Amino acid sequence: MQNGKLPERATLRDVARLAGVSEISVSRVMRRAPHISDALREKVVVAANTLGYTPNRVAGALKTATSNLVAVVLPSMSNEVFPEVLDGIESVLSGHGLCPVLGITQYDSGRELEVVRELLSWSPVGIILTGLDQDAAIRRILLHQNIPIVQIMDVEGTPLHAAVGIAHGQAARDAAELLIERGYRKPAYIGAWAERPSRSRIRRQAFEARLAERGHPLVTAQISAKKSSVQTGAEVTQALLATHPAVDAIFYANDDLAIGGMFHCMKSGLAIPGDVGLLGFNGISFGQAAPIQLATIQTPRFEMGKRAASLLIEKNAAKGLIVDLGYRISVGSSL
Amino acid sequence: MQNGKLPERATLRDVARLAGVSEISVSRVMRRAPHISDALREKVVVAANTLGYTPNRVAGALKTATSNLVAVVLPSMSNEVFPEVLDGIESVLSGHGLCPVLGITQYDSGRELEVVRELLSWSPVGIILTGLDQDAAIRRILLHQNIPIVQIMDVEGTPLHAAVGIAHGQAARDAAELLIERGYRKPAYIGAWAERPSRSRIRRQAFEARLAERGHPLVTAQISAKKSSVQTGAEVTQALLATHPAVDAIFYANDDLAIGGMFHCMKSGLAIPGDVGLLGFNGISFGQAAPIQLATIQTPRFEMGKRAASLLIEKNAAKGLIVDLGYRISVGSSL
DNA sequence: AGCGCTGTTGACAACGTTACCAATCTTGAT
DNA sequence: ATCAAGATTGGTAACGTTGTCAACAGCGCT
Repeated sequence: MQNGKLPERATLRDVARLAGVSEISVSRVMRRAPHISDALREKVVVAANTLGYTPNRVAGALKTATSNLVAVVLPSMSNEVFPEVLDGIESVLSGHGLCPVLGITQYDSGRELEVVRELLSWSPVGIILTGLDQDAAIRRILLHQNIPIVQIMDVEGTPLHAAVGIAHGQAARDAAELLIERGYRKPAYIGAWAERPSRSRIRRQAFEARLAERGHPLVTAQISAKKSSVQTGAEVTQALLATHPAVDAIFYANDDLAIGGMFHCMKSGLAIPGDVGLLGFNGISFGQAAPIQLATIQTPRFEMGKRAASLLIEKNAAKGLIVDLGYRISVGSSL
Repeated sequence: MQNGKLPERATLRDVARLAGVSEISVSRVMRRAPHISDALREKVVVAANTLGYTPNRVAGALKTATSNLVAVVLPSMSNEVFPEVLDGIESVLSGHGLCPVLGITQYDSGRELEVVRELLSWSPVGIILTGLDQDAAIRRILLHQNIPIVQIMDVEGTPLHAAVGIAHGQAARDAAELLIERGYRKPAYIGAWAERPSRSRIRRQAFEARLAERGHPLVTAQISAKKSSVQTGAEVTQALLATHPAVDAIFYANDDLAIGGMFHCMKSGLAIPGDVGLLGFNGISFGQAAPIQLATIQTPRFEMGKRAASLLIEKNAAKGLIVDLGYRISVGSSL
């Protein structure tokens, strides 16, 4: 597959020697700098190809003190939300020759610190983080770097530089209003994974507070310790309805759980929305295409990634900006 | 947010001066090298903290000619498959202090070449690519680097170094056998996105070939130009059943499409599997939790990422190894 | 011929770090 | 007290690239 002695990776010097030109000329050809004669370019290109030369951006980045890397810190890759955000980020970055370097925190702020350190050590041109609630230690480090910082998901708080997201508390209050408006009087809430994403806790609390204000307090909130999944949603819904048969509507922390709830109802012959109304959060495609279209709060996840990356690139915009992308309540047919 | 004059990022030299020690000592403390007195360490840590020093790995990588970056080239982030693979990759890398640098090709081999160039220029310690069918130009460049290469998803072919995946052709032949065994005689196939992922084309062809061998040839294959989604699955299924009412079973390119088919049948009152049997591919959680459990071919996506990353790390193993992780046929209740 | 252009090429130093070697200081055994 | 072995610290030179400046050719003009 490969002969025993692996050839060292070719450098600018190797190419220069083979082409019979100076190193700097090779560098210029590689970077498509102006003022290069066709003859020189040709010689260099041939030499580079025969050696299989790949520029060493590590050296280049050291010299120029810039890179084409963007640090992206996400809490998880195992639900639909963050891959979509990342997709949005990547779609913009790739158009500008930038590469995302990824760090996953698993919702652990200790790991987040490590990950941020790690990523910053690569001199990224900017960093995208999730949420507004980083530890003081992380904030300190971030502000010592000289790069734009964009925090995504949330806008209810104070960003380090810029923030792109939605108002989760407001969304949850709207959810409460919607249920009451539709005549529901015994609302419940279902969450999962011990509310690891702090934004889901904020939503639950805002939901609960508004319901209380409107005189129809939350009947029960069941927060599973398991990770969010359709399966978990089905299980928790079953348990909740068994212990609280009076419940007439359930607001879920996300659509995965809500669809699980829907599947449970379908299996056990409960009418949606006749027996129980279901309201999800996020607006994933499964919910919208389901036989009973799931009522949900649509969040612009791909767009969020795109805007975050765009803000990072127009560096001037990256200071003190808060971009609230808003959400769209889709009433569906499950309410 | 930041005073007008941004402070330059602190270097080893700054820390050394402030701490009153040599640069190399600071370097050693930062790298937790052995033979450092507590007194020295203390001085350095204090100085580093007051300056908010972050090591510059770009310089370190240049000197040591190694990095902690792993190039990961994926075709897409917009279905469930690749985020899960990436999750698996990341779970292993993070345990070894390595960071994934991401490139998305959008199934475009021109972009793949660019992306590979880009990523390789950062001197990653290894590279993970999708599929075994890279262009000759890409293969040439890859083999000129001196790093382990792991190709994921597919094992039916010749890897550059190592491959981790499943046998797609075999899986599709098994699917054909399953349908016939269960008594289906008018099988159809539904795909999407113009079969951009070449693996889905391989599956269709193998499926078709085996059906023909068994004397029950494919009735029709409908390949939508749209991206795979539940919605697309529903639409194409409707169209297919309208024009080919005799079809008694459908094999889908993936579970998203299959669930769309399931939803369509539920809405339009078709019995599953009475009127039509459905067979998906991948085994995503929605299908397994659905009211009618989707029959599917379970693929180990997370595991694939894990194994790929592991192979990369144990460099000696990365030459010429083919790891077939296999699949599991889950008959569900949709057949 | 001499002048100032523009276009093209090269020499050299530097980016921030670490490998290598040398220097110094301890420690404990003789 | 002396010496060897080890622990701890520092000086210097790279890693591969690019910014800066300088050099030189060819051109048209006076």
